[in-house]
Amino acid sequence: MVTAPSSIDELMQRCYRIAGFTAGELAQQLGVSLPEHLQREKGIIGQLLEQVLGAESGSKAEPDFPHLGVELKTLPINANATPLESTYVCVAPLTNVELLRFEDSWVCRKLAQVLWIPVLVEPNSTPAERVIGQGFLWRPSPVEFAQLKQDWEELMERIVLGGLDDIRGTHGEILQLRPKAANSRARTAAVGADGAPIQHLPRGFYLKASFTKQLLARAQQLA
DNA sequence: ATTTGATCATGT
DNA sequence: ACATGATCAAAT
Repeated sequence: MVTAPSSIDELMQRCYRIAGFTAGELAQQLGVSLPEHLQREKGIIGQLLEQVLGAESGSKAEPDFPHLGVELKTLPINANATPLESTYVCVAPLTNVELLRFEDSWVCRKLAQVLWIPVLVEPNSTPAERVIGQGFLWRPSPVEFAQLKQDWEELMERIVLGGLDDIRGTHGEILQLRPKAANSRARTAAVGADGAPIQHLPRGFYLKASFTKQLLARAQQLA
């Protein structure tokens, strides 16, 4: 059990100390084991880093470090520093959505300050062999904020107008809306085009990998 | 049921 | 080859 960091400085110091270790080494220090593959426990690396760094919000709809206002995200990358996956941000509200402003949205709150931890994934390697990279703190620049806001507003407008069936991952420059559910038969409350309540496949906001690649490249330039 | 942590695996 | 759509487990 690692205590919560009392400051962002302390959090970053912990990041510097774990950079270069493998996930297997960190797991061993905590006395936990990692699976041979991630087909089932897909989020285990992220949860390992939460433990190592002292995050405590668990599955609650809060930033990982509530008192610091910092969200923790692992970023799986290849040897060329290219992200292997998009990054999940949060679920998309499908009801009571008309008056929501971007500044009050979960997307805006979660992405206000993100601690990115790149994790090197070699082809055909096991989870334990993944190498923890140098974490970096990100706050959206004015341009990035405007991009996020524009994408969010476009996607939310589609939700409000009831075009849920027509929303696909291709919409949005850096932020996209994709299914986020146990399976394609899952249903949650939503609002139809005529304003009537309907049931619909839950969706989540994701950052496209092309965007997180830019974040990483910029951080490595500064380093 | 929902949100967290994400990656899997199919379609294009 | 790549992104989109689909899926898995734990916590609450």
